[in-house]
Amino acid sequence: MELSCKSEYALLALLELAAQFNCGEPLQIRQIAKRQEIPDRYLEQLLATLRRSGIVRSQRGAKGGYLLTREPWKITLLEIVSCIEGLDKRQAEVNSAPRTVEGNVVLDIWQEAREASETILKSYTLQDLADRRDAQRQLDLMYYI
Amino acid sequence: MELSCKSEYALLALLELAAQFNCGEPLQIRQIAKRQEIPDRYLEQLLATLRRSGIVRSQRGAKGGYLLTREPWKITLLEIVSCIEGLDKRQAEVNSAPRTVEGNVVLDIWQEAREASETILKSYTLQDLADRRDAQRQLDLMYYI
DNA sequence: GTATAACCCCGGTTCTCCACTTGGGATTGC
DNA sequence: GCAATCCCAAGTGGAGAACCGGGGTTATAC
Repeated sequence: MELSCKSEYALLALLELAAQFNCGEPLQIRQIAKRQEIPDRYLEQLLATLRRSGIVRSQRGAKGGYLLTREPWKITLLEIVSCIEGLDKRQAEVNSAPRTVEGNVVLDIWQEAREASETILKSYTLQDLADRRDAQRQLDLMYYI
Repeated sequence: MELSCKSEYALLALLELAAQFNCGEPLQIRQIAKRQEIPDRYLEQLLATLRRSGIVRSQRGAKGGYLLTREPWKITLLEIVSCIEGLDKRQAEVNSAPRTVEGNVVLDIWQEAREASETILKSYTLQDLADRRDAQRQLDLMYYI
């Protein structure tokens, strides 16, 4: 479960949508891309993936854009990342290989390590992320003064 | 910290060396490769990496081969994997990027998740792996009867 | 001292994936 | 109708993984 550029883009984009959540108006790809400095056509693909797994929904046409389907505190980081990173890939890998005893033992331990990091990611929501960011901004401001 | 083919090969090879540890005789690349069905020329590269970071040492010449430098219970899986996977790569990545506040916050959480899985990997030694394999073999045998 | 069995170094190849681009088509608001 | 917006599909360039091969160098056995 590594932090790829892909996942980070997705998280940053969702942070923008979280900020917009209260007003209920959709936010356009262009806007998000500009604010977070993400290549817009690439972001488009990521948002499509997020849409397919029900984390965001889209509104087509003029004045359209993207919205979160749920409140920011009901979306865990694990959900976001496993959607983007595509966890079915590994699942297939695990099932496919006819393993030796050694291989299986190794695999079990890796599974355990993976679950440990997933537990962390599951414990944070999008809201937590936004809160952390705001707290950090406050700190930065204090040091500046 | 994903389980690549590379890391698995390394672990399997080290398991063979661990079995050999007591008798103190070196084990040849060819032998290891044959037993674990690893392409020998590839394994050669991996063992070279393990040697450079002091996990194994080599004995050249006829009747040469590889040996563990330490007892199997003094080698953690984390050590093996970060040697093979090269953890300096990420470290550089972290230091290089001039990050935004959002990026830093995300990075912090990822760090936390990473540390959780590293804690697991640090808690297992090569000896533990060998013990687990043996236990599993016993189980398999019982089911067979 | 010479053959041999091993390690050592370096470069190339094939394949897959990531990050990104390009070129269209479909839908909606005005 | 037309501009703004999302939707779909394919392609590109570079990096790394998993190998393969050639040509050394070193140490042991005899």
